[in-house]
Amino acid sequence: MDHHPHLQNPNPNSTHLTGNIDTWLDFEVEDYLVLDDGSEESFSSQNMASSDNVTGGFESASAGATSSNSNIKRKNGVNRRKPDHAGVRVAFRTKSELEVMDDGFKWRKYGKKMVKNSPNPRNYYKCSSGGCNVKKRVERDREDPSYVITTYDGVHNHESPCVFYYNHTPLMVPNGWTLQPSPS
DNA sequence: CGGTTTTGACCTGCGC
DNA sequence: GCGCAGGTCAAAACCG
Repeated sequence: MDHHPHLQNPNPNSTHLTGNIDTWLDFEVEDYLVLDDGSEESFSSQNMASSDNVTGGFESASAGATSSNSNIKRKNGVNRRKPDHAGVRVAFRTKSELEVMDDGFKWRKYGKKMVKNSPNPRNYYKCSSGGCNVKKRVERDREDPSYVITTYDGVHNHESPCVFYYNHTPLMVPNGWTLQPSPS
């Protein structure tokens, strides 16, 4: 559970990803954030909007909307608020015309919400792979609609179909990005 | 026909 | 305690 096929980018500089693969679209990773469990990620769009050089401008403070970890049951007995999310939360902003970027995983949309700080709706996705509890939020930057803010919540407990492809095509990984195939 | 998307309702946490 | 905002559920609609 230490290694997961998530992307890591040690280089805070803007990384330009060009579509070397069919599954990757042309977009620029303007900002990113990787936080381990315990750390609350807050993709403060307000703060981001107030600074142009958002590179490294992410706030690590707790988000006001972040819910505590507690077992809560719904009226029908369904558990809500898992005691702990999958562990890692990754947020990054990309310049893309398309809101949904194909990262190799299969996502199923389960919600859409209008958020206060943004005129654009926020979309909620779950990994459609069985047993995988990873979620992802996608919303457009309120200041720059050309940017898409994507937040991954959790870690896949399976490999992406693309990881297999990556192993045979290192060119897939842009400079500065590291792919960590799951040992499982 | 099975999987996905849409969409409104529901639930919870937080601030006042 | 109340209202608001965010997150999730689930039924219906949609699509390949």
